[in-house]
Amino acid sequence: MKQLPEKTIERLILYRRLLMGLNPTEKVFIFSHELATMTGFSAAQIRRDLMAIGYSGSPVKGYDVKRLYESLSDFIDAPDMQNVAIIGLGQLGRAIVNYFRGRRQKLEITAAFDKDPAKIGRVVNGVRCYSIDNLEKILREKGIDVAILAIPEEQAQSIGERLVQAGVKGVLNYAPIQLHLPNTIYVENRDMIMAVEKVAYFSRQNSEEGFHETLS
Amino acid sequence: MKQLPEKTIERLILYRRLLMGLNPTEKVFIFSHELATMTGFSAAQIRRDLMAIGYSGSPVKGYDVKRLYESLSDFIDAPDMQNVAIIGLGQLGRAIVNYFRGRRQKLEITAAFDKDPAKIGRVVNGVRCYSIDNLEKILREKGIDVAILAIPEEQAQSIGERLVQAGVKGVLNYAPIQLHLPNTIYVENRDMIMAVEKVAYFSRQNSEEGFHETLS
DNA sequence: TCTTTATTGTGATTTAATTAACAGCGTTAC
DNA sequence: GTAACGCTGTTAATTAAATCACAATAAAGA
Repeated sequence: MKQLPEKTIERLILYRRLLMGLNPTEKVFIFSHELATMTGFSAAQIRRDLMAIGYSGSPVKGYDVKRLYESLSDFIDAPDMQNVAIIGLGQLGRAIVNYFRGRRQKLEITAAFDKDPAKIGRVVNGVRCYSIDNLEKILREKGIDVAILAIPEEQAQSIGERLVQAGVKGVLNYAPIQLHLPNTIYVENRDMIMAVEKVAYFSRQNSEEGFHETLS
Repeated sequence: MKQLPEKTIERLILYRRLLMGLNPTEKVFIFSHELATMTGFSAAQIRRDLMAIGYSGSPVKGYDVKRLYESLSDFIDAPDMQNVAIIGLGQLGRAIVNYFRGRRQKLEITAAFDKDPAKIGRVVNGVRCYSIDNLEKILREKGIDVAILAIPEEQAQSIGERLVQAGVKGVLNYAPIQLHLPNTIYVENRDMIMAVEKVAYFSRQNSEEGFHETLS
């Protein structure tokens, strides 16, 4: 199958999250226009997206919620569990760990790293914390290929490079710097200040036709 | 001036952040291709973006760092201070407050809200915490029109509606639900789990030509 | 002064993403 | 049995975004 654009992936992930929130015994089928209302996208967009992953609904009944959920999961998730590391157990790191725990079948935060000796060796919010000195060793041992960076900007670039050395293939970066990593590594930047700036900017625009919700 | 697309705004905000990190005495001028290297966008893209805000550089020397910074700020920021509220002072809320403090000239978190009586009335990480019961009153008093939602999903929709009632025009939503607000309100969703899912997905794709960094 | 050089600014082009439109289908009602 | 309905799947059309390509430009050097 041809590589799908990033935006499509984002929408597919959102569809799944919305289906997760549905009670499958009382909502057995769902129409593209219902998903459209829930998401703010057009119904045509949704049909197109589902076509892209090869899922088919019934012309009259719509999409089977349970089966669609499974198709989306098959597409989005890895066949096996993917392990994730969190780098930095400050307030943000702990918030993420805490919130993430047990929310997804195929994704788990299985290691945390910090340089604070008080945290090392302990289990913080359900995740064992290791010394940043052992980063490469533990990542390889646990077969981790996704990392969340929740550390101050000064350390982000050098830690990022060490992650790549240790075989990490995707980085979710909350530090407010532009990481320079090989372009075979997928990097998603999530600077929270820039996010507020963006919202502040658009909060001042009186959009004529209204806004469409933007995702993640 | 015609309304610029969201993606352009994101890039402009990033340009400014990058310029902030430059020492203006040792880096007086900058070329579009230098910004291209720093951001991962094409030089043409950058020239187009700067054209969009009406900023002109010199064909030989490039862009004047200080003046470009000011032009970007004029464009991105409100003429006056914009006040921001944070709803929820759990780990995530405190992390955001802590990280945000004093980092921007024209944006400040000036009120926090929580329902925990232990926090109400106290100053947490430099921001005074109010009872969620007084939400509308305080927001209006302080002229707040941007809010960051950092509360559990169950409460997000109803609080979101109250924000709108109180005159908020932009919401940065960290709760993992799809807010249904009037489309005159700008909503930016930042579900952290969906972000990890996206990174995990692309970490498995062996992109042929490599990835381009994605922003916030 | 004139030439060379490396850049900007921007119309033209290409590529990507979204929307529109509708044929075909399964279900239901009669 | 068949007619009517309202949905999906998909092609075509449209719109939006990014890139290309190059004339115009200003500085520096001969």
